[in-house]
Amino acid sequence: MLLTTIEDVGRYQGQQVTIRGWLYNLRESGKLLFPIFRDGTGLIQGVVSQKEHPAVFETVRELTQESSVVVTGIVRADARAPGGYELALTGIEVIQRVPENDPFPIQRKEHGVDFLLSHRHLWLRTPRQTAILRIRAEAIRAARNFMDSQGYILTDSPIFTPAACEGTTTLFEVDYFEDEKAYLTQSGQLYVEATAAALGKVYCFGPTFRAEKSKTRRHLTEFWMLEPEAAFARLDDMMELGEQLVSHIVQSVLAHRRRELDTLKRDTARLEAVRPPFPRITYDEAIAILQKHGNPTRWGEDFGGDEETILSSQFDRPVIIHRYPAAIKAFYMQPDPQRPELALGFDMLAPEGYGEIIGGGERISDYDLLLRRLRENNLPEEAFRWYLDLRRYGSVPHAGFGLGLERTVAWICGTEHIREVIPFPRMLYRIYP
RNA sequence: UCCCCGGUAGCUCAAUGGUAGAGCAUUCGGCUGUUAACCGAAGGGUUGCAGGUUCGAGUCCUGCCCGGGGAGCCA
Repeated sequence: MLLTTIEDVGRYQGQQVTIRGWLYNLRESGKLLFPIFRDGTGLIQGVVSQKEHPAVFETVRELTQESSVVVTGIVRADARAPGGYELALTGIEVIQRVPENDPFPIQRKEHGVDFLLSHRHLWLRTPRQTAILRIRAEAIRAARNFMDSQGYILTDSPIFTPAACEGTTTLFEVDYFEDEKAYLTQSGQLYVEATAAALGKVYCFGPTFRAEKSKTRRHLTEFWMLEPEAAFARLDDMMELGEQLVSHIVQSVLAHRRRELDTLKRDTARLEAVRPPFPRITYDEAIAILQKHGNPTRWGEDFGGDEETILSSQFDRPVIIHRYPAAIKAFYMQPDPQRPELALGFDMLAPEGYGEIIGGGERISDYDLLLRRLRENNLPEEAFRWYLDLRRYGSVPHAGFGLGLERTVAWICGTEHIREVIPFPRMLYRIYP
């Protein structure tokens, strides 16, 4: 018995192989059956005639969608078969047959969003979803490979934290630690600032949580973020690292997940263009572009979805916007020495309306200034004592950023909604399954 | 939290205030190259919930529940 997978079946033309998987579809034409099997690596059409294999024919005829099976057959190339190869069945073992009075809920047709999300555990089996998950995995692999290759050390940040990283957003409170409130982290950044002072160049990559009442196709309550941080790095260093990282992720997906992008019908020409350097504009220039397009945003205001769409549509690759007004950025942002009303921070906007995929910049390294900012933002000093310590013992200029994984993958995949690019999305009003 | 949209068969959707339907799925029958196969037949309904208007409500009104999109906020 030659056990193989569907993606490797082309190596075994003319040979008898065994494949383990599930029935994806069954078509019938008189005394011929055309079952399509899937095994996670792809789809393959089987064929069996009643005349040649009556017992196999009867078993296959009774099969229901998503029944689990072990099938054996002869591999042969056939242009009429989807995928180019066909399996002439010689044997079949049914592991579990889905009962016909309780059929697999996901049909090969359009479904509504609510239904699909309620059946996410089964929806994941469909070709579009498996393609997305493969691209997500490739994006993660590429991102970690790139960071490792640049000398960054993985130092993951804690999930439970004693205080807000940025103070403003709503946090999930955890009632467990005695005498002290705890929260689920909304960013690992503060902790990589500590490990950067230990190791030089570091990054963390893990889930983050935002208890915002955000109901849009760009938001999840639980999402993954990759956050590099480097001692002695400045704003320019991080803008360059960000564009190299994003380019590397996109080019790796193009190189290794072409088939999956085809499944998604993604226009890959838009992705081919994603190579350094990315356009860089200042906040001042962004305001000028917006005003030229009749947008009413005034200097000092932050950008919303409309503004991001106008700005990103000016370019064929992600655009970096830097030096925002300090007043609309986080408390820890280093002021621009040339113009102290500006912060040395940047955002990267994905093309095609997918929004902000990176936010970052230089951190305040001066103890007194940081303490003043903490107080101005009414943040609990006690919880930030360790963070202030980083400015008492060998403080250095340092910078970093956070890359939102799901927004990045949603953009690469061209999905309508971010919820499709994480196996089990957590959103406002949705925790099941 | 606010604004907009929606909820009818397992799924996707129709139905001028007047007998609740279709396609898909399921079951049965037909077809030796099917491509979301096709052809024929059958079963399948507390129209989200509670009130109200009316001779009569899926349809109109009020409240509630659930979901979607967006704003704010953010990656």
